[in-house]
Amino acid sequence: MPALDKNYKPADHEPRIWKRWEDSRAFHADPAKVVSGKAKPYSIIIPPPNVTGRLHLGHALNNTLQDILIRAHRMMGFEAMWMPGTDHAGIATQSVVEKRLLQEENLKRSAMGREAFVARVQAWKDEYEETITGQLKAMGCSCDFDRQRFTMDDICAKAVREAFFRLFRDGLIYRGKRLVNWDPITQTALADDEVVNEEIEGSFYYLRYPLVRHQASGTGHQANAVPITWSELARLGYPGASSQPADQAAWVTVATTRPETYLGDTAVAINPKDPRANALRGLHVQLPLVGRIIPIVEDDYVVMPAKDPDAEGVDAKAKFATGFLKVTPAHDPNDYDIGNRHKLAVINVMAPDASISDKHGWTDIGDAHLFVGLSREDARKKVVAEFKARGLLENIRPYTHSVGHSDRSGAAIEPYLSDQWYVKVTDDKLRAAALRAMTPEQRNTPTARAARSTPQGDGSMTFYPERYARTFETWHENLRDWCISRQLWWGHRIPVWTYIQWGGGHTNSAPTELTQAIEKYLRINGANDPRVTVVIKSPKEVFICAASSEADSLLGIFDDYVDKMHSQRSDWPAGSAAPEPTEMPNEVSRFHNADIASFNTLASYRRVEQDPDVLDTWFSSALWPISTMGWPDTKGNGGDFEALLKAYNSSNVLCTAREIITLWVSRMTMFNRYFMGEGAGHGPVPFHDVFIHAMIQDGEGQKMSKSLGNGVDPLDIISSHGADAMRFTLCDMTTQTQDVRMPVDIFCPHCAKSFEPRKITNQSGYVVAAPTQTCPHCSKSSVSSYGLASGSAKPDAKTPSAKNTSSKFDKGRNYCTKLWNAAKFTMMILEESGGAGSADGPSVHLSDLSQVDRWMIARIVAATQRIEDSLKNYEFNNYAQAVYELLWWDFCDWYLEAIKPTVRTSPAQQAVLRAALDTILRLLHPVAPYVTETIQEAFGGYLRAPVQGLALPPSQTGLLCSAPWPHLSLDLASSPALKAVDAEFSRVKGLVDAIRQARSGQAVEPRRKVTLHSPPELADLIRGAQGVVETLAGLEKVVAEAPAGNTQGAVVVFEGRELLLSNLKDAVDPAVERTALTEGAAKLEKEIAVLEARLANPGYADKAPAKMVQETRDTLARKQAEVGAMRRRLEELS
RNA sequence: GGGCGCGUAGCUCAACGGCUAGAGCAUUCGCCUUACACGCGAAGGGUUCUCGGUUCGAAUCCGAGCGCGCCCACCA
Repeated sequence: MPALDKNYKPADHEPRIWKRWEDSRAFHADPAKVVSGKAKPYSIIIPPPNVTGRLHLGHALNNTLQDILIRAHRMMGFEAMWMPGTDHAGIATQSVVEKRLLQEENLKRSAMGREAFVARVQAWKDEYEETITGQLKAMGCSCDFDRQRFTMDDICAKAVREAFFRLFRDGLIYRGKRLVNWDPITQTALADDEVVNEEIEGSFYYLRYPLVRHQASGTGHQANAVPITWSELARLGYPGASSQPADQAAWVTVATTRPETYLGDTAVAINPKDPRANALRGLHVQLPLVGRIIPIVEDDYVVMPAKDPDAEGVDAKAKFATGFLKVTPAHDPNDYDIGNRHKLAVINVMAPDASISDKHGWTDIGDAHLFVGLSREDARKKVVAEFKARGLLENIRPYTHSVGHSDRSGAAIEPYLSDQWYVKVTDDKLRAAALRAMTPEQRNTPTARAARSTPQGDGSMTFYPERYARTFETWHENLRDWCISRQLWWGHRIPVWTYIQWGGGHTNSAPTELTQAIEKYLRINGANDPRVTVVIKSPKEVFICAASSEADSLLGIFDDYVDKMHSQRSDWPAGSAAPEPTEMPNEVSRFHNADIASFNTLASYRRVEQDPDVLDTWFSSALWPISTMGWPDTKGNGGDFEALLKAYNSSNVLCTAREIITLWVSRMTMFNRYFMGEGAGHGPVPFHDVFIHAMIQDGEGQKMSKSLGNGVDPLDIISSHGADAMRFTLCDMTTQTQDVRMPVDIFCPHCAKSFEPRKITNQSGYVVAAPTQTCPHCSKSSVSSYGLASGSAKPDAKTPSAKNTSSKFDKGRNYCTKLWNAAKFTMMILEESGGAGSADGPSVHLSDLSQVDRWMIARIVAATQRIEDSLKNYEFNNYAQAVYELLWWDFCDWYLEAIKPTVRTSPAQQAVLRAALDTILRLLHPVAPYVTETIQEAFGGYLRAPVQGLALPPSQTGLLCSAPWPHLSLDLASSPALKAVDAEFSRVKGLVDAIRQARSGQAVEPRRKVTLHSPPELADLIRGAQGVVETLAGLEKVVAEAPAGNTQGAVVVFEGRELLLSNLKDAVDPAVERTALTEGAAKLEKEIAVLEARLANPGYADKAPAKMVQETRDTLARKQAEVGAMRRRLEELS
């Protein structure tokens, strides 16, 4: 039998144990067992970590919690499946790689070309996918690694393709306009996280727009504009108009930081509450030079000017506002929204390089030709000058505001109108389906509350903690359609092709005819999936989306042929003369021979390039619960895919952080219900429970982030403390709160001790560790990566790098060591008293056992129940607390100490000892899998008779990871005898504590055996403990009768009785006892006063529960008795 | 701007209307008691952020304020 080493060194065991788990295939789930009804399912789909970099402690927390749930349920007999994988994280990964290439190889994406660049990102992904998988394994995560997926692998790509096709076919994907963050230098669109805000010293320009009356229909004709004079405005009741020159043209003044965009203005907006709004209703303004006549619209988005701009607390905007807002829908996101609300024209006045242009949507140039071709900066100066020249520039005031800049080129971002793809998530089949998925108890809006009595929801999705249900709910109620196209190269390319009609055709009848033609072509050529959808884009253009990439290639063959024919014969296909059959590829000629009409229809279109954009990362993430299981391919993997979906969709729980409730949880819910419900939105929920855990912050309360460099690699913790210590501490930290702090220490590379880092404040004002650290233990220096932004170079390459750690993990490490020692000791005892032994003997019954044995079993029962409750409610800290107390406080501090004198001669006690450790190992295994499995290797060979009612069946594989969870019989779990022994033993512990305090107070040598003089009333208690009091309190003997007036002893007051300790030492100092008694009595008397006051309160006796009142009376009586005893002893001593 | 959370011992956190407000670490004292010094035994340490209210009873519920943090939106 292998003996345990003196100390537990995680690194000596973790790799070997992982290998044993892997070889046993214990983590591989068989969905067939579930489908056939042989086992109940339990599954978790991992939130796929981004392949942007290594995992940090936030991931460690997330995955530890999932592993605890999976391991516990696996032991409980569920067919447990944890689906692992990673996310391609479009924008984040692309920008990390792009930056790296630029820095290290001076390579630009645009110069490399799409294919070469994507290949480099792919290589990065391969590297980090491997790193991440390695980290998960080192943490002990029992994922089903055979099934590991990646959001861009073939299986997931197929799901993305199918999902896109179905939504497109069902009319839920449409083309819309959107303002993107445009970088005019690199001429690319940027994601929000690539935009950095910079404060710039700009100006507010106050421009006057002449008011006009617009006489005829149609816009933009100067002839239709009649100027309005101030006197006319005064007649309309415009405040202040009468103080202006009566016969001169009136104006309104807009305030703007971007005068050059006035060229694209299509309205002026005023707040409907503004006192001037009434008089202006129905009037227009005319843009100087351009001559465009635009309406004045009322919108409460407009900030009204402050009455007293210098007063404190006035909104910055109100200080500068005039109450008139120029509306430029094509060049400002808010204006775009206002434009939508008032159905305004959208006029883009810029080219992609941000110069003023009349080639991109602006046609009514009027007299504004002088601006065309200017850069936006020059245009601004010119506009201001022209307004000034016409007396229309009212003022310029300096204004500091933040403007988005490209973090690559540094150029100011230009909001740029572009065509994008949207998913119509506001459709009832999506949004409403997600809301219905919620368990009715957690719905909180008024309508939902009213519906609670007659629940209309058909789902059971439950959030833990409950408050996050509201986040989910309100997000959906304010939902807008989801823009899914991204101007990137790394991602799922949008499977839509534009087809242009040759010659003078018109696409009126295109959708049906063209759809049929393509489907025929595909069918004739044996495509597995000939489904295709055509949507009209413009009079001569259509979009087509085919359901498979196979279809794309087949269509490519046809298009190449058509293209070639067209270049040879310019009259074709318009003239519809027969093409040359000899040059036709097989695919084309088959089609030609079978259906010439359809052939001609398809040949009258020319395919242009595939949409260059890729899908938003969250599109593939939203499919993760089904794409990982092979959807839509139910036949694949030998039918395994079908079984997987059947067995594990819905999964049991999603564990994640709250920041992605909206981005991810919502979309998974919508998609799962849509695609698994045949497009009606009635499919199953993706998961039954959603558990939202805390975010880990550093010691300063800052979120751990890559850019701040304060993320901690779990492998660092594993090397300083071990995987189990990390897991235990993370589990112990997981309360229902939303943030937890993790003060970071430096782990010295020289002496392997840790210390608090010296900290500095960096340029951004964050408190981070200083780059160079000196170890207080060995005085050597090291370089800390903590606080170093990702990608930054080490300040000093020669000095060794320190790892990061945290003293918080000491608790977990100490706990694992404690378990190790307790196991070592248990095995030593078993070895010395019968060795391996056998489990065949008759069961040990409660009635066969001593008090402390029965008490140990009572603790096991209580802990098991507490742990099971904690798991059900995702209260991980309670789980950790329960195993901590069971092992340390109950098993080690009391039980092991108590049985030392008797266990070697009592087979019944050995049986309890063995069962207790076995139970602890099983209960703890999900939290600390490595150390428990390591102990099991040695401990598994020791057997003793079973304990009646506590079932601990052996593991089929011999591995603890597949051992059954401890099972308590009903008799044992609700045994009155166990409940009683818990109370009895509490009294024993109380007595031992009291004696220990007295000993410590008198500074009695720890090893000295003393004599206890006990009054007859306590004889039963001491006898009932069967020697445990003597063992634990260090007593030589217990004698009846307390000799009165013995000043060479010390009195112990317990339950209102006086006990005396004698034979303490040679000379006892009565003053010590006197002080202790005096202080103790004073404290008790204070407590007595509180209790008496409570009882004296007439409301208390009347309204509080009778049981509680009685308890108060009992406590009071006991305390009074104790004080009495103390006073009597004090008198003896004086 | 919207939403959410937090403020309890020196530090990190429990306690979710009712025992003397607890634990781990840190501190002090005594012990290398043959499982464990990553340990054992004992001790000190709290105006539960402030003010008001509800209640027989408030760290806990309600209101107001102060401070801190997170998420989302936005910044003419």
